[in-house]
Amino acid sequence: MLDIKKIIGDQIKELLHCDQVTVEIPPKENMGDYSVPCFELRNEALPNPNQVANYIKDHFEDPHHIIQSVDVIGPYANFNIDYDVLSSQVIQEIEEQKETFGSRNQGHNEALLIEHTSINPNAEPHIGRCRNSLIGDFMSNLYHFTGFDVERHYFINDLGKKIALLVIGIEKYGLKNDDFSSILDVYVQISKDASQDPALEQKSFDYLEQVENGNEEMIERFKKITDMCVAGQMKIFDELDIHFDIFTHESDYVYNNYLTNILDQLQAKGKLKEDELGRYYVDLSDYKIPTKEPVLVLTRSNKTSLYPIKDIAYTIDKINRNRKHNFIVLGEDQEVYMQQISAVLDILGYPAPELISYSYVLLEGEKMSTSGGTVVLVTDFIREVKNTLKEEFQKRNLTIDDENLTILCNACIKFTMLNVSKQKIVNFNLDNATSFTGESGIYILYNIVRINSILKNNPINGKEDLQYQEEQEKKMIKLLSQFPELVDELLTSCEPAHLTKYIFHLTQEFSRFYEQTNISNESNEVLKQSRLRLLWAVRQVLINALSILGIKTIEKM
RNA sequence: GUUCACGUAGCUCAGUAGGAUAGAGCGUUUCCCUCCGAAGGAAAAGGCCGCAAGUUCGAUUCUUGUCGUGAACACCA
Repeated sequence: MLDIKKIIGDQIKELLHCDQVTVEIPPKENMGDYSVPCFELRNEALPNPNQVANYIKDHFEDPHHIIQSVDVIGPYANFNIDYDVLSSQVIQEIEEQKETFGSRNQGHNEALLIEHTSINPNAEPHIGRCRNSLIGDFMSNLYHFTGFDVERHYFINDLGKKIALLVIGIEKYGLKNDDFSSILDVYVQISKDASQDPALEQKSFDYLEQVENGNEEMIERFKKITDMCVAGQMKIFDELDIHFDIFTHESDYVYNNYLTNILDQLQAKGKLKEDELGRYYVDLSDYKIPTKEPVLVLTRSNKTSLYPIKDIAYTIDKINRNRKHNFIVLGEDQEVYMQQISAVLDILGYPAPELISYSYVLLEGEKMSTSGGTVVLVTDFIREVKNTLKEEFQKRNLTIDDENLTILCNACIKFTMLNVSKQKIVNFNLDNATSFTGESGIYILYNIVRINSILKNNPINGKEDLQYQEEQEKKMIKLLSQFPELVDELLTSCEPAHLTKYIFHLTQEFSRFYEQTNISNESNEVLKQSRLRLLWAVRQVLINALSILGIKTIEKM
């Protein structure tokens, strides 16, 4: 695919012997398709930006013949595309490349490792935590789409204090059913007990110590319970169509001298210290980390391991597995922690994974927390969305099967959640999130269904000349031509909202076109075929873009 | 207190490697049901881009300050 911005930029660089040219999309349609502001291009011969613009107009030549003409408006040189050339090129390219259109195979099939989600086993995913999964899945899909060989990792924190408490809770209260929610009920109960009774906390430390000392029976109890929890979590992620390739247990690192090796290495570097309570910590005073004390504590007083040291062991494992493309998705609350981990890795001679960070999800202005009751669980949210969808279908006397209902529901959740920039806080409002009008997943899928219907009743035959005269057609073609650039940009910005906005924009242009222009009823066969092929291309690009968001489409509603 | 992020229409949010008259969706008002059905389209109203200085031909965008919101900062993970 031709990169039009690059073509224009390169030509002007050559023409004016400069090395920096800004090519942008002008604010209004009557200003052309692409535009170059000429202020910065002034030189001794052409001291006035308007003169520069005129010089460009008079001397610009495009070897690809995709630029039809150049207009000058004040200090701007505006470029008009030859849509006959562009449209046939874009449509043909989409027809040839199909589900790979948009990819420039940036990954060259290289392996890429990404860790995301990794929720504590004792917690059910809520909308806040879920943002990690959605962004992680988006990035994974993006890397896969652009030709990386992606491996999705999930770290199971099966050895924390909370898990120990859960083990104690099940010992105390038993388990009515083997399902996830019964386990969570027990956890809530035992947490309450623990806040009243300090002996329970001490007991949890004892249990952890037993595990780390290799008590087989205790190890087995921990493992059995956490595995049940993870199974419960994965059931929810399956529903969201989010999957993982490799699961690693925190406990895997306490048995085989992993942790003592790390302590020894830090000792050898002179960075391991022990405080008056007997805890081991790393001295990070050589690094600029905004914590009150420049330390990272690795063990409790009884020398059992804290999470960071196990995370370091795990991360080293990941780095050894893939040093070149190694990513982790974490909330902004973990940024300083990540700096600490990176510093320790640096001391040990390892690079840190690349951080993809995102902000919180607030529920009506409050942080979601399981204990505070300010939480929307993914399961509840899914149920809510599905109920609303069912009602809408009933109103129209339509039916929908479970499979399609799940696809629509996921489209709704994913589009809403990914439509906000990563670093921005999401103010989650259940009513807004379950609304299906305007910028929503339903709007997109609905329009694809319309395209399906037209294409089903009007076969595309032959590959005769394409002819586009309508403004709406040109808008869609231009957007289609920009998709590969956008995907490339996503690799650096990691910004899902750029993609959701593109998808919405393209869909909206189609919807206007659909309203204004005859397709099935067009009597001119060339125009009709051109339009059908355009719709086919629009649908293909929408499907490709949605697949990066992790959204599937449905045939009909 | 220190560090980081964010303040754009009534609400939810795009945009900005500095550029021409700042864009969507929801809500409000008014029109329009022909290919999947209004879960849609057209139009109108709605903005000192938090505030103040600075950098420059030009700042919503960069810098500094300030106010507001959120987050992190030693035996949680």
